[in-house]
Amino acid sequence: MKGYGQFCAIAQAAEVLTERWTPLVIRELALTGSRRFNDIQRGVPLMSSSLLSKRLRQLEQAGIVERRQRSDGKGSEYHLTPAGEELGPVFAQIGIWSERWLRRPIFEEMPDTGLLMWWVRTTVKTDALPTGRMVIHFRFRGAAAKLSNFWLVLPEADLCLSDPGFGVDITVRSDPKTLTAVWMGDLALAVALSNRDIELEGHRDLVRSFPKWFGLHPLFASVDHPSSRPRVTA
Amino acid sequence: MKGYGQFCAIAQAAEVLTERWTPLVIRELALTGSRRFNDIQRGVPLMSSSLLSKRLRQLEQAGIVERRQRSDGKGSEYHLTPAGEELGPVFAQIGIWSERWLRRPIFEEMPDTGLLMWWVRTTVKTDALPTGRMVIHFRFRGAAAKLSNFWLVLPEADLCLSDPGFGVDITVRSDPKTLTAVWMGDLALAVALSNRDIELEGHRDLVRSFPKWFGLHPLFASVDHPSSRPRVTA
DNA sequence: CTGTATCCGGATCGATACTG
DNA sequence: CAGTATCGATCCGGATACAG
Repeated sequence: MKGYGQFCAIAQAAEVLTERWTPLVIRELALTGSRRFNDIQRGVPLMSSSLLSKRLRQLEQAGIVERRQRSDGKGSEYHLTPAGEELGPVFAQIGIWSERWLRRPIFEEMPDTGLLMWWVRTTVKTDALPTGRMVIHFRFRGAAAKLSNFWLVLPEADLCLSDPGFGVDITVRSDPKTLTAVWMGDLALAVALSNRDIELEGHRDLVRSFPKWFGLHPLFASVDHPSSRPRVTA
Repeated sequence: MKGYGQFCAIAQAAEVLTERWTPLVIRELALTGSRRFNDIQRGVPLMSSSLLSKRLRQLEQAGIVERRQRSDGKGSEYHLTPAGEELGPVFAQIGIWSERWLRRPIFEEMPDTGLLMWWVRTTVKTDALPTGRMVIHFRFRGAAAKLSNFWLVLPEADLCLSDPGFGVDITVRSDPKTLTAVWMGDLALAVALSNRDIELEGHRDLVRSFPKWFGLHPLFASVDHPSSRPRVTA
């Protein structure tokens, strides 16, 4: 049997929204704002292309996603329909609930720095930086070689895996757990800096203003945790 | 691989909330208010006991459900923890979204009258009825024999599959689709009554006040549908 | 009544290879 | 680059039987 065989609205929503990976695909579309196939896939790197393709077709079928042929020839863009747009607040609420009650603090397993960078890319506050091009070099201690160095080029928000060659304005050095914990709000930035778990090197002004322009997770970092389940700030 | 391997709050919520049947179990606990194993199962009649048992243990493990030994000997009660309580609004929002954009009108497949009655049981407005015991007999045309007759005893809200023997105050006769459609808000009660798709027989006052005391779905029947997807009131 | 253990079939997913 | 086809292993869930 495929669905649930119930006329209840929640049951029918579950048939569409709860298949494997589907919630994360919707997150990419509704909360991160990705539109291209490969951009979506960067947000769900462990998902195979074939399954992503299938899920996008299913979401199209369900009236949540609309596929548009791109004008410049190859490939498509995946846009949310009005129904899909209204899923944004729904998934935000799920995330907030999870942040309050469920989410494991990141100190246990090594987080994926590629994923972290892919999201950080969108949360750096460009308008708190000097105008003009800016290159931020992130170095992760103890990560796999391919996941140790990232260059973020602003204001384009281009994320590179090799030095783009424009020169580096500031280097941020950390281990994967610490920077992820800070970005998710599990660890106070001031603590990480004073412990030298995050080290900054570059123009004096950029270093000093780091807390201003390095944005945390816009939705979850400020979520209020219940006193029975405080944030771990170890 | 079991989970999603991401530190994202939504991904971790999905690991817990989106396994098969789990959303419906949460609906029973958070929105319908069932506490006993068999009551929960009446809300998800196609789910096997063994799987329900397993899911309840998983939800306990996740900190959403708390199992309490009943004082009167046999069995347990399943209560929501504070985390579980806060899922109520989340699932209500999912249901409202689904009602607006997704839910198929019930006219296609034969709805389960047992399920309908199990929910109607809780939405009849007892305080709009005369005080004292009241027996409502529901008769469904064209349903399977075991799903054709129900007696609802108020104010206890006991649902019986055979005549409890107190006498019947009012009989409601309909086909499964019509009564379900009315209860879900897909079909106006006045229309169904004037078409004689719902027939009432009993005390004159009870018949006349039927629209007052027969409550519709408290959350979904009044949801506003977008003009691009109006309610079918056929 | 209130669940729980086990076992087997089949859907589903992940890997791989491949095309416009 | 942007997907799609195929195929086999895995895991999940449904049925059945059974225990407290």
